[in-house]
Amino acid sequence: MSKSLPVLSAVETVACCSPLTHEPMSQEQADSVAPLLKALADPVRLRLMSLVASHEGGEACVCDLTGAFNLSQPTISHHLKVLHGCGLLDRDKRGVWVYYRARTEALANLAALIGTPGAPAVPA
Amino acid sequence: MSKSLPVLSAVETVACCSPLTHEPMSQEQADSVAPLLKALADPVRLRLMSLVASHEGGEACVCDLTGAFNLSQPTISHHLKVLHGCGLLDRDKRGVWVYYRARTEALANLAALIGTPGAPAVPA
DNA sequence: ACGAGACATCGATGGCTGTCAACATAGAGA
DNA sequence: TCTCTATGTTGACAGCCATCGATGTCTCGT
Repeated sequence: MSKSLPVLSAVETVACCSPLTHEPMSQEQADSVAPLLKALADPVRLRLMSLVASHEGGEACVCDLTGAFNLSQPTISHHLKVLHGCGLLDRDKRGVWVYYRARTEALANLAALIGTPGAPAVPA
Repeated sequence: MSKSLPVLSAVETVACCSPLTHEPMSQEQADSVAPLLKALADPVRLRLMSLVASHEGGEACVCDLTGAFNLSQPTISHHLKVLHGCGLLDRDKRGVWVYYRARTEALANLAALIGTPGAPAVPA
């Protein structure tokens, strides 16, 4: 019922952007990128992304994740929903369990936008 | 007053981290990275970073920045303070004007941690 | 059909944060 | 010195958000 999911999630809008050090970012661009960064700008969600991405098979079910935090299950569920909502995590329900998978290309796009790709941290 | 200078800003702590897709992030790691992302997770600050980084000479004074937003000067000053506070912007006062410069190596480190664009995920 | 387990949703709450107006500070010039 | 301009600081307020307990939904065994 009225589950109007956005055809273009925040993740896709980032893919076409040039790095922020290259040219001034438009307001619309910033408005679409900021939610992605905001989703990652939380220690719990950062660790969740890392746990899922580095988990065996590239995916992890909620029961694998809740144990790593001193947080209630609803809280973990909330954070996963945020990450899934902005396109950083894929969701797959299999039986009783729900498996989450990191969208590494989304992370790569975001990284490319933040840091100029190919530019080393230490200049010669 | 009581301007306790941070010996190690949030930026430096990121430089040594392996990408989040490679291995599970520790809580301390996440706690040190999250503030950096949080600083960038605002449309205004994103555009500020982009404006400064892409500005002629790699630096921009506040008067160059305030015009780009429909925000009061104290608000811009506040955002610049946030970006400077976490080590993403360098500050240089010359006469009446204050020039900000983007720390591109900090951005590169952050990008490498998020997505390692074009970098092999498996070390030797 | 019934109970148990896995996960999501809801409503409430305390803390954080983006914004502004007002004021403070500091340098340049008259 | 006095004034103007550029920038930072303060205090206040409204909106957002991370977290929890309680509850709902779905699926699998028995």
